[in-house]
Amino acid sequence: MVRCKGGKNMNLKKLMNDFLQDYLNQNKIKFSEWSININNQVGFGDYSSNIALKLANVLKKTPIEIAKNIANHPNVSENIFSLSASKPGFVNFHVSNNYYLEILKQIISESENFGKKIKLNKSANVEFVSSNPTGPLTVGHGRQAILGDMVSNILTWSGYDVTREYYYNDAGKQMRVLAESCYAKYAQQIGKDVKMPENGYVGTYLDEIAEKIVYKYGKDLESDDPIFRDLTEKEIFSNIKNTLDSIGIKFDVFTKEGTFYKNGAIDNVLKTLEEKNLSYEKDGAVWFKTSSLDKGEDKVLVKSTGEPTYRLPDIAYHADKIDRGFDLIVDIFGADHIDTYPDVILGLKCLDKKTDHIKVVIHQFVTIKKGGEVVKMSTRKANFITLDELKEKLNPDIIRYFFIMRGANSHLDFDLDLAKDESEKNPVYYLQYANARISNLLKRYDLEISAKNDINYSLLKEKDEIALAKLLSEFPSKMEDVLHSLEPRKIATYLEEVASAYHKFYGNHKVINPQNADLSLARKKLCEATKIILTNGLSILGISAPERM
RNA sequence: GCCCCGGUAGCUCAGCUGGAUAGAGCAACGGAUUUCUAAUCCGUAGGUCACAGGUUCGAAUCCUGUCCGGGGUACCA
Repeated sequence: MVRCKGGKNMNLKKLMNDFLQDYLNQNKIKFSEWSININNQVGFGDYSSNIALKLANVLKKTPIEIAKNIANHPNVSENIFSLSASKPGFVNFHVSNNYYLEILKQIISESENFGKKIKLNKSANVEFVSSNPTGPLTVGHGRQAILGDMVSNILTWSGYDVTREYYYNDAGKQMRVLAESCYAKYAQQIGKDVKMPENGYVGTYLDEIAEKIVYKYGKDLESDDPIFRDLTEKEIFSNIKNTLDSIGIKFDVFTKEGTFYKNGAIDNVLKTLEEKNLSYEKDGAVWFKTSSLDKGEDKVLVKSTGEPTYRLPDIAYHADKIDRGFDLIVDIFGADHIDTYPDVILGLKCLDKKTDHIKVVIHQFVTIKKGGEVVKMSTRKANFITLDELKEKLNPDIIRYFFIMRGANSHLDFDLDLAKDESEKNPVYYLQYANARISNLLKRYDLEISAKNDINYSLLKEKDEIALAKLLSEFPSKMEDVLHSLEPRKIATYLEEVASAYHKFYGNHKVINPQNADLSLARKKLCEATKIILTNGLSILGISAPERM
């Protein structure tokens, strides 16, 4: 069982469930098909359950009749919530203000640990970006990088020991073409007429590398000199690392595809599949008998050229990750993997590997608009907008927020021309502003109020105050949801609600009032708790929480 | 061909493990500033939740079909 700091809020739901269960027990009813939902609209209590609506069929009574019965059932938690029934048959829970104010104390005492799970002794591996070093990172990779980083943060927050992993192909055809392209650029620079290879890389970043090679190694290199491959990979990879570093993303492990050729893992996969009669040769290629496993058409594992397709090394790589013993394996993939990752999972199953603990997060692509036109991005054709270019225009907080403003499953339209304009309307400022306001207020408070009283939380009874406290109390259960969905956007949405509730409270009520030091203190504590939640949430998103703006 | 995603206010999108009156930002209009930071707040206006069936006490949410838009994919990864 997971122990959770800030768990009182989860106890709230448990108490409500216990109450309903007690009603069922007392009336000797066996039933478990109910839910308890939070109410955002006012008028029907803080939470409500559909239990009476669901029971109507079973008990052959009207829902409202059952709901009224339940609401009149003896309530051992009456100091925490009271009950009512409403049409057509909801059971409503009205939580006492006191409960929320208790949570405020807890937030303040636990501070940066509020809502955080203590160490679980569980490990997770998050693989993301995994872009081959054939060119600079584009805004498309940016989405994946930010998403993966935030997912990692969410897991860390939830008690996992997280390994961030970058996997790349240093051995395949693309790298060979890249080296040939680099040689062609090199040759052109020293006046030789060498054609670009078919489907070669034409980006200007290669010109710079070729130039460097001329400068460092002279003009006499042959086309097959390993320097073209090695230096290109090294240069581009170091560029990639710098870019990631500049938006605050670091990896723990870099794994090269070549490893699995060298250590025989790929041969072993092929051997095992062959032994199990799950592969065969046709037209000079090796095929994976996916059709016999009821998964569509057979897929190629090794091309007739002798080179494996993406699937084969990826199966070997995932088998390796599984063997490393992680409790959770997360793959962040772009939409281009939608078709292929099921083959990889299937391959792993064929190797008798456990796969239940693999979670795949697929995100849709970023489409770029340049001069009003949608641009199809291709690294090879040098038709892209780099993450570095983006960074020149926008600060990292904005970039991070921009990429998670849409759910992973939605396409993200990116209009570079408008990026800066839009950034000024970016909600991230709204959150940061709330935090800066609080910071300033806390400073002022110490200057203007010197009285040292005991804190009397029960002075907080205004609607805006309770609404804010209630929202703050929901943070731990919100993080539970997020752990399940691995969708950072939900944190952002929650924080926007918190900021909004705070701005509203701030606008309607004066915190610092020397004439009423007791109330001032209670309100100050509410501000402190809000700041803690905002700071904690923003830290999971990797976004700064400036003290002043 | 096969697969994935989307269609909700003028625009950009939340809400989708079914719940009560569908929300927010931007844009528009009106108001609040000798301010604890106006990067804010309050108010007005704005809707056939693409369409049609189905499931049920109840559907934006689930199922089926259709239409429209975006994307992926075939021995590139």
